[in-house]
Amino acid sequence: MSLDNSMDASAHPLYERVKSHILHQISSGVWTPGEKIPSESELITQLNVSKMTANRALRELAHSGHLRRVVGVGTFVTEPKIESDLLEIPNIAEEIRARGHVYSARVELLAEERANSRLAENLGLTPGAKVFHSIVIHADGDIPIQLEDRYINPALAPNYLSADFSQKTPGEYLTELAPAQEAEHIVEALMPPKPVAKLLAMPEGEPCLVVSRRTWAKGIVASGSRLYHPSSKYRLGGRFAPIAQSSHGGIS
Amino acid sequence: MSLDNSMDASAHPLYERVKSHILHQISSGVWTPGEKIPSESELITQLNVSKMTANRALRELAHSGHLRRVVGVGTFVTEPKIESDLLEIPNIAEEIRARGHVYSARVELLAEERANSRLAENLGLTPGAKVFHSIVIHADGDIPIQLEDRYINPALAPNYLSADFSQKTPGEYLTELAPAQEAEHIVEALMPPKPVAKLLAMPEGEPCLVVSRRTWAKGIVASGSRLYHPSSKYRLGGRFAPIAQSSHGGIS
DNA sequence: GAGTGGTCTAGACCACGGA
DNA sequence: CCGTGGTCTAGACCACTCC
Repeated sequence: MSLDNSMDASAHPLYERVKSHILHQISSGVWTPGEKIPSESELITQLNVSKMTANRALRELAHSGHLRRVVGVGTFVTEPKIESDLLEIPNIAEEIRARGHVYSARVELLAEERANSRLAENLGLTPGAKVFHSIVIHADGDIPIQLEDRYINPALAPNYLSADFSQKTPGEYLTELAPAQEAEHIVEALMPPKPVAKLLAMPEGEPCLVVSRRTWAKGIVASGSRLYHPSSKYRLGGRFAPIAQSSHGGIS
Repeated sequence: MSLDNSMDASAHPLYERVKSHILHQISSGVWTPGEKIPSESELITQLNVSKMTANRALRELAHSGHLRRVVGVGTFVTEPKIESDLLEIPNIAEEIRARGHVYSARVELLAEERANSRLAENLGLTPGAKVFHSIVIHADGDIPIQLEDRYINPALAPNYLSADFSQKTPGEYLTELAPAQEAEHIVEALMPPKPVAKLLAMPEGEPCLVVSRRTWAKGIVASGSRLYHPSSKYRLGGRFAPIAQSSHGGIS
């Protein structure tokens, strides 16, 4: 066997092609979660690479959470977990597709409204000002993962109401219009309001992980949204290095 | 020059000792942010290691954000970032005191235990290995804000059991022992187990915001902890600039 | 003991950037 | 041109697990 060089040939480093090969075997279902994959020495002969190259590919995939390695035993495909990176602004559609699952969206609401005083304050508008309001259910196959309740500043997305959110998420739509300069996140655990629980098909008594977010573009508030996730189906995660000399950033 | 083997000698891999050496040069101010550090070849002769070993140490420090490498130019110490606000889970004691309230702690448990298989996997130990276990309730006055359920790798904090956690938190204690190189956070919403709810004086049916954290020092897992917060009394928040070069990171 | 991952070396070639 | 980082190899030794 040899690695797919396609046409671009060795544009990518060899260890990256090894990683791609392994990820492809996983996403195409050849190697399933929990299963033991070929050992280093097997990959070395199968792919005709050196031990250091194979090892680097496997090590990096283990670090990124795709594989799990156990000395003296073998290398295994990790059980998939829906988990996003706290460092990045999460894109729920990408996350689901990255798991090799089918992303689907259902638009529950897409309308123009008038801002009440509380909303106006959040978005930096005056009470009674025109705002766009969307509610979209993001699902992994048939399983709802996120209810996105979003208000938009019309100044930054005048044609928002005529967008098609069945394939492109509101976040992706806005990303193309204006890159965000800044974002604010608040994360909390809440019992969902009844209508939210119903739309997310949640059993009685299950809490939600709620991310409230505001983004700024061109110096003004572009969008304020509230993302409800069933606690059993979603969690936030991040891995990062502490700041070097900071008074924080110890083991803590 | 040679690397600090201290007493534990080559218990740690060589590339980890190279990393520690570099981090120490930075934290002690020998190499300052923005400054160019010795090149690979210089480090190779100075520390008497092979190119691959030096390269791995430098590559991993670049990946973790401590260094920045530019081909044909050199390797530089990174300027401290501001964007990690959300990512530093705040020190609960500092946070309470910053509000002008009275911080208090109650140690519920401080003991040596044997790791079961799940815990051993999380900490990178073998099942049955010795671990330290602490449970501390952090309170704002009389109001419990956080239950900290923490397991420690004894290799990195041999005297953990004789520490006094009534004034100094376990996190602060560990921070002084060994600087963490990396941390992982997972945030989720959970209904608290009965004993946790009781210790936090939570009413029936209130969810918890749960932060699970692992930290790495010297290349091994230093500590794994689970922080339970009553949803009505705590939430995570932060404001930051999206990551520049990421393919993600828009308004979203 | 055989197989596994984990590390390490000595040397090699390459693409790039600056003088 | 030379120094930089980036990759790659062939082979080596080790600690570990499972039989």
